[in-house]
Amino acid sequence: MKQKRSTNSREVILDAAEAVVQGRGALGLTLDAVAARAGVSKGGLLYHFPSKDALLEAMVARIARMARQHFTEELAKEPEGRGRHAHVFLRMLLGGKGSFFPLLQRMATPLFVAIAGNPELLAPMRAAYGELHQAMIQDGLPPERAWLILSALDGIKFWRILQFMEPSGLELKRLRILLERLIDGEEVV
Amino acid sequence: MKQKRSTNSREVILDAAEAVVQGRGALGLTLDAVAARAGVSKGGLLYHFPSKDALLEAMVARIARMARQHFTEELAKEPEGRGRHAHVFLRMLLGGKGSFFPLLQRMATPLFVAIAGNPELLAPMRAAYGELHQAMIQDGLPPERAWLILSALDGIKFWRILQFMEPSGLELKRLRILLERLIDGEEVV
DNA sequence: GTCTATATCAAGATAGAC
DNA sequence: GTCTATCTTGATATAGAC
Repeated sequence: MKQKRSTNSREVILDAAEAVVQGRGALGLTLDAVAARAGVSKGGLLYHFPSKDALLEAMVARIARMARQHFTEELAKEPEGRGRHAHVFLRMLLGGKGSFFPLLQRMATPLFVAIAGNPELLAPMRAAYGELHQAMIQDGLPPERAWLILSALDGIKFWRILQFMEPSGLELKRLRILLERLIDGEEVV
Repeated sequence: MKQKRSTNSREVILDAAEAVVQGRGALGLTLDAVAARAGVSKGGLLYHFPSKDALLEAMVARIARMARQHFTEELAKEPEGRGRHAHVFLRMLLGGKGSFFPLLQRMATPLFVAIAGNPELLAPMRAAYGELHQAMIQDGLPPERAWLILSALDGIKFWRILQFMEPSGLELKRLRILLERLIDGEEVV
């Protein structure tokens, strides 16, 4: 909201930065590459983002904002009741027609670059996660189950980001059912 | 086993590389820094590892080997029975006196650097994980539970690596009990 | 087997024109 | 607000002496 006219250029540059990072990997995210992709000169880029760190920060911030908005929208569709937040989060990551996966892939590598360069850029995300855990507990979920849901879904998220493991569709479906039982069930043997 | 005498120098350099990466972060892992820390010249370093990529590969390989050895040793202590591999893996990551955490921290950042630069370096780890999942299933664990255990423990592992979230000791203890029930229990409500 | 010296290159950043 | 030109730095890598 700080900018008025220049917002457009900023968005164009951020789009370009995401495209670069997705195409060339974390190490390929250079000011030169971003400027070329955005169709501006390096000087022009540095007018909008005075340093690479500033660019990274803006990338993380924009992605975090989008993820939050997506979550809020999904939450509005979810009926009241125990495990509400957990169900939404579960659907976002394992849901069939979940439109979240493209967003996830967009956020992946920038986050890694951010981590490598300046871990403090993660602070906003950390805060959001803390809030989510709290909300899950206030939904009526026992804390350790909330941690289990969060950690399992984050594990799968990281696997995808790193292209490390990818359970089959059937296995994911069964895992989802298991997690849903953990959210809704009263007792675990 | 390829080297005889020079093994020692290689180990010294790898130790130095780990120290550098731990002290200065992923971006601080430079040949200059490693050489200085190891007490050799850059030329000397490049004699043993002809490129930075070669150095990274050796770092990942050594860490993977250590983790594997640790797991094997722990497995030997574990009594036969259902969920054997799962219990060992659980203890490695959440166990009280688990000596695995220092090892985990040692492997964290190098892995990230490797991922950023050349994701293919992860291949050996991917293979090891696939084997672990198979072993868990052959232990008698339903596949979706095996995935749940693996993903949850990996999620927590990543949280730690990224210093993203850290549940309290009590919460971890309860989570561990919950996971143990999932390993041993017959049914989940 | 290890060192010094140096080549090469690309990146982030600045200054000032337009 | 954007561009060109340039500076500075630091990184990978090579060649050849010891």
